[in-house]
Amino acid sequence: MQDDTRAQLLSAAKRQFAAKGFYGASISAVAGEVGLTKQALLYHFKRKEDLYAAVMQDISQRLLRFVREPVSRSDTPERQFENILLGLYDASREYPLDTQLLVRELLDNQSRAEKAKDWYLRPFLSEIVAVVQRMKGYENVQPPAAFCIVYQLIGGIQYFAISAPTLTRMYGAQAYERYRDHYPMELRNQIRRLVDSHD
Amino acid sequence: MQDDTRAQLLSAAKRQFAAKGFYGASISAVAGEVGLTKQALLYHFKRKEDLYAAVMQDISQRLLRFVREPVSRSDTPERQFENILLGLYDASREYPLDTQLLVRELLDNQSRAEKAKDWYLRPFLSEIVAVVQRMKGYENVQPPAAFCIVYQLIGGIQYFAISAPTLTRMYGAQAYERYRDHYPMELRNQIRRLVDSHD
DNA sequence: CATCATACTTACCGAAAGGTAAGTGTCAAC
DNA sequence: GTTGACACTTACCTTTCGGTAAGTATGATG
Repeated sequence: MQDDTRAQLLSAAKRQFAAKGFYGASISAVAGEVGLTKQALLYHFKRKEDLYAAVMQDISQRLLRFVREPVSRSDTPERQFENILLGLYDASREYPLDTQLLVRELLDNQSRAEKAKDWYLRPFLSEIVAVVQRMKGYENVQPPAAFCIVYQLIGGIQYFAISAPTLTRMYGAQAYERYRDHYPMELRNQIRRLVDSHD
Repeated sequence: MQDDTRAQLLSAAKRQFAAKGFYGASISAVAGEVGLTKQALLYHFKRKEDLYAAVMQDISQRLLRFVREPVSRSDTPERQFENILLGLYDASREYPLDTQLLVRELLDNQSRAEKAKDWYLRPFLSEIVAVVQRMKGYENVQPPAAFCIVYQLIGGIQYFAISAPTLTRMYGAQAYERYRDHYPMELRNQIRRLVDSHD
């Protein structure tokens, strides 16, 4: 029944972790955000790590859906590739907290380390690399090459996404919005140059 | 005279901030790393924020050098552009902590906010965008377009750099090294496609 | 009506955080 | 030989952290 409370806690935790990172976020602040005490949270998630893991679990699941949906919807690998990446950009705008957390995970997991069991983005990457390797002219490309191509593009997208607050303050809201709206066009150009260059 | 102690503290602080972020790092750990007490650190930097700011100051200066050096060394804007970005990749490998901190800054500054005076990467970006706008076929490109092109590439580079530990654990050290060594080739391809596409 | 799990609360704990205040030793200048 | 800046240390403060223990209101089940 109280899946509801749990969901609220997860949502608040995502905000806190995204904004301040694992160390900067406090479980009492998370609990307070939904009108509960810290111990109520500890009832649902025994340790702070558990809460964090649950949040990341959530994210990785949605992430995977964002790859699989364009794959099933598009016909050619080339269109799949383009749609995955443009979809990823849309996703990063729709769920900015998820993107922030994914990037934080890249930075933090080396010091919090050890657990390291669950690789949130491994299946995500594998599927996109597989799509590239089905593209015309890329069938025989070496795995490192396919990987680098994919990673460079994904990286650029996520980097741009997490830069939103900084860019807004750096250039002003209006200028940033122009950049943000122009970005997918430039991204598409880049993808198409890549697709076309092997014909 | 004790610029030496100060430098040691800055170096230790960079490691701590890069590994654990602003909140996760503790000033006593930083001081301990160079064999001093927390209060010795507080003598040199009155507040934790001051220490952090000094570290970022350090980084932004080196960052700027990494743009200006290729600009002065190369002849055409096209070569400048390529050399800046490939140089940035080398820099991200030579000074991984700097890259980690820059990305952390993107994530953290929205919650630590407020100070926000010093924009570490604004001049850095401006100079690269200016280079793009001198490239053949890009003279009349709109600022948003030039900005997006630059940002996408820089973002991809830095994202790949901060992914090193994660990718190493995900695919193993050997596989990661193959990716890492292959990366600049793929980056160069991408840059050249971009440069050539406007001829 | 008693039982018992669920979903919390209040009370409390030790550790560690950032930071202030007040020394202490060294050494150059007068 | 005293002064005083410099580069620290020891002592201490308050706040907050994650986490444990024990109690309490609620509501379904026997």
